[in-house]
Amino acid sequence: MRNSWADSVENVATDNGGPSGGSGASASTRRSSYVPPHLRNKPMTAEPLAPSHGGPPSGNDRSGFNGPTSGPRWGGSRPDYGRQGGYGGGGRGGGWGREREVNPFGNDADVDLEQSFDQENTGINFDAYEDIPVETSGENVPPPVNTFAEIDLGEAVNLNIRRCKYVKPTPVQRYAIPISLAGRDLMACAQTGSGKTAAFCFPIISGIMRGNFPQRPHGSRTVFPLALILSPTRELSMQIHEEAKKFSYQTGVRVVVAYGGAPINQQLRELERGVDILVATPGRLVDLLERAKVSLQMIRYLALDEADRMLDMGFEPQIRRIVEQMDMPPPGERQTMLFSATFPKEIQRLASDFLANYIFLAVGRVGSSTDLIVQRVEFVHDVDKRSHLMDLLHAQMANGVHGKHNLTLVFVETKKGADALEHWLCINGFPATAIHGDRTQQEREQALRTFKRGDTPILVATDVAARGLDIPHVSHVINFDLPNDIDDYVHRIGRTGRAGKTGLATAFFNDGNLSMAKPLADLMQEANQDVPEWLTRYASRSSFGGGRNRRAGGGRFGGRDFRRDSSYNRSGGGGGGGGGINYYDGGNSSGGYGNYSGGYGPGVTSAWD
DNA sequence: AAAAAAC
Repeated sequence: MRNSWADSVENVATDNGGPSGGSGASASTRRSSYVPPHLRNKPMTAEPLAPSHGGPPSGNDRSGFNGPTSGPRWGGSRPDYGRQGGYGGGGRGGGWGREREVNPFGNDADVDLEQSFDQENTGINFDAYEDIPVETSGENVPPPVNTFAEIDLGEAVNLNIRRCKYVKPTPVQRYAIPISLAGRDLMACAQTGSGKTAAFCFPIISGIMRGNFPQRPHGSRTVFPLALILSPTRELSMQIHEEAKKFSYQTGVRVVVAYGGAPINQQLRELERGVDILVATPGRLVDLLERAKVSLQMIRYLALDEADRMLDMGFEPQIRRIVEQMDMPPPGERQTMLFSATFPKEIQRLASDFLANYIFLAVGRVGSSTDLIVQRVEFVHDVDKRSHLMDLLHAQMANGVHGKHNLTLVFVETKKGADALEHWLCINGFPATAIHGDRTQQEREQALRTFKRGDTPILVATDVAARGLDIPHVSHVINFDLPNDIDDYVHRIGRTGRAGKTGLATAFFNDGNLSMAKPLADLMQEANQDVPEWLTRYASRSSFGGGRNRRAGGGRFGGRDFRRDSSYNRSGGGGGGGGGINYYDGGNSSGGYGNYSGGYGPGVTSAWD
């Protein structure tokens, strides 16, 4: 059923073309008189804000710089949710509290909220989530939930969940949200696009809404976010920011993003208008910290996304600087969530240094190299790649599966190669654009925008776009140049088959990819894909099989909680207050892992194993 | 080897 490439693409076409929400009343007219549920039916009396838990005194930048209206930030009578004014009243509207919060859902946000959403509306194939294996370990792991209704996130967040049309929590959300709401640290092995962002955003937003935090210092231009989310690439930070804004709409929780390549002044202005959750790439954050524009002393929540990627990119010194050498509270005094696809020693060290008595969570892959993605490998010599690509694209157009909702993502190895291929596609009449690290941030964002909109339904990309980016409607990922690492391959093809939809991944293989023959063949085999006979021959012939590319074991789906290794030892040191390392003590795991041998060697385990 | 990320 899945043998035909055209069929696959066609399926994708129908799957992706789901109905898009209803039309209806303009939300803006409603919004002006809108009172969010968590403010309805509340007595006007103020529960006093608990005065300080030993944090810095005075001034809460949430309520602007007009002095301490420190009353309950969420139970007050103010229609602007406890905010007023803002720093430097010069800006339009004179401060955040008086500005209309941009509706991140578009115009129909409040439409149909009273209706129950059925799965057809979501476009998400939840059946794809049913069989995903999940394992947890650690002390007293909170039980998972099955529905959002079981989770007490507060009504404002619940409303946003419905606006997002989330019907039921994904596996990572089912486990991670209760863990996080219980105040526990978390080390999670899960992929972006499986609902990871919501999994760490919901508890953070909810916690900030409920929490009584000491007022934040003011009077300087330094801002004091309560939560920090770090991610490896600028685009990923932007994406997390956009999602977090949806989740926190009309909650009063303010999310700001900071990343390099963009003018810093605008980001500074955003920060000065108040920030509760800061989403950032490490480089720009270090810059902001050095300029004393941001202080981390009020951080209560820390989330590191794609942690292994950040280490790969050489961010460890900067991350350690941010987390350990600035003014951030130590483990135990903040809540930390670490997300990573793989668990080499470096990540384990990070976990033991950054987390306190954490719970380990491994969630099987959703859609990546599983049933939802049809993987094809074709033998194409380098010189033939362009014409072969053209054949694929022509075939797509002939099938009518080309355009707005059928985007094609083409991965190449080098930045120069990306530019060259983009140019070549364009002069051959294909609407293509390109994204890579040598383009300006403006160009990168523009490329992503026109791709998402379908104006340029072909995007040529380097690995900058390989991980985490959630672009709806990518129905075809083409590995024009195969990566040299099977994990990179898995991440790349994971750009399609998102949210339970099906996708197609085509790879061009030739003699330059010998080292990938075995891992690729193994991976495809595990995913029940058709492995071409010639590839099997290459795989069996290649003596390259060892090292970094050999995938550990078979049938394992997640990283292993290394605390179970009695061989693991570590002398105190780490971060104070947190109780340091806690060896696995029989939590509630179902077990079943093999021996972990650690490091970047053959024993590497990953979310995709 | 290449990619990413601060000015």
